[in-house]
Amino acid sequence: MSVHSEDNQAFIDHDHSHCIEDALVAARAVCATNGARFTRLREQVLTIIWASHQPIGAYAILELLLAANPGQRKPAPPTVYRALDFLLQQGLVHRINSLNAYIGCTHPGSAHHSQFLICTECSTAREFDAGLPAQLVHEAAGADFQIASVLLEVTGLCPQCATGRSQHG
Amino acid sequence: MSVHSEDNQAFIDHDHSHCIEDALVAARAVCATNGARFTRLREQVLTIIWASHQPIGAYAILELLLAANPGQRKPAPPTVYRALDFLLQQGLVHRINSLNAYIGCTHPGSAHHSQFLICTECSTAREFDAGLPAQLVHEAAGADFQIASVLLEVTGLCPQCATGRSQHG
DNA sequence: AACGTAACGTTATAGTATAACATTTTCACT
DNA sequence: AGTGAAAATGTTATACTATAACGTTACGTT
Repeated sequence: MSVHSEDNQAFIDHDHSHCIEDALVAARAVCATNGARFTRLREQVLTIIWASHQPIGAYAILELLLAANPGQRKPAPPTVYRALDFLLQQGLVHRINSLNAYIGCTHPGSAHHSQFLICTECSTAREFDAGLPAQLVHEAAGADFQIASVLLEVTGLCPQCATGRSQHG
Repeated sequence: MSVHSEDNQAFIDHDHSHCIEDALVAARAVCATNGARFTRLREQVLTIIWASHQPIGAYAILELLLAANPGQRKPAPPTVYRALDFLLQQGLVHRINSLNAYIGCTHPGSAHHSQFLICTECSTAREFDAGLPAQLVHEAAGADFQIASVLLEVTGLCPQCATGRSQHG
């Protein structure tokens, strides 16, 4: 498995190396603000996640981590999950529940909920921030429900895959 | 583990046996309409799900299924998952991704998306139907994204658990 | 009854996540 | 620099969730 899937549309329309760098800069800032330690391992995991630029599973992260650290320490699943827990807590990554996978947050630092458009064809996940649906707030209020977090996962076809599909018939 | 958790708030404010019966009646109607076979196994699984009246895991369903069929056939995980897949396809149950659990749909037959208020304290999941958030539709349209399904899982505190918590300090 | 298909049983295994404990690293304080 | 407490990571084992693959049974049609 490769970190880079150059056939993925996400890579076509931007300079991807910037994403990783920007994410690391933002992560250092967030952790500094929160008094949290952005260790080498956590940085490695976040880098792997951003390099993938797609939802990536914990075990895939583990493989890449092992490949990146030949001969040295041998991380096992708990190591990865602990790093992921940390990154989730700091708001640096999101978990895509529909895919059992993780993806870098596009605007860390600002409190927001997890909202994604997920392509069933190419598995690209595009984060968006639409605020809390008014109707949802209304429902919750009517039910006396205290909202702690919101997860909105929309699956369907991204423009590229929709186009490809209609071309092929 | 018991099918009935009488301490669960969901049981307090209604006659629960009606839920199961109503769900079975609705399920038969839906399957008849769709030309699908509502077999004994599928009925048993749906009954177990409704009897739980909470999100329930596949393996918990399996245990209850084994308990209900002493000595006869011995369902294994695939049997349960196949029944669940069927019920999901017919729109008779929903999967709560946040919990890896399944729950009966409160208004089967009418096309709708999966939207739940999930209590982190008592795991009760309350389905609601708020329609598609206008902002989401707008975002999807702007991104040329073709929506296939929407999953909205809101976690927080239900009224009962919020009350209990504030009473205890 | 014979056939084809759908449903279910059965065995094995893949994939995701965490418990529990040992070791190392880090940081504050001397 | 040395020390001790706490945090982070390493390590082993295992729990939990889900599916692949194949055999058998049940069902409806002819």
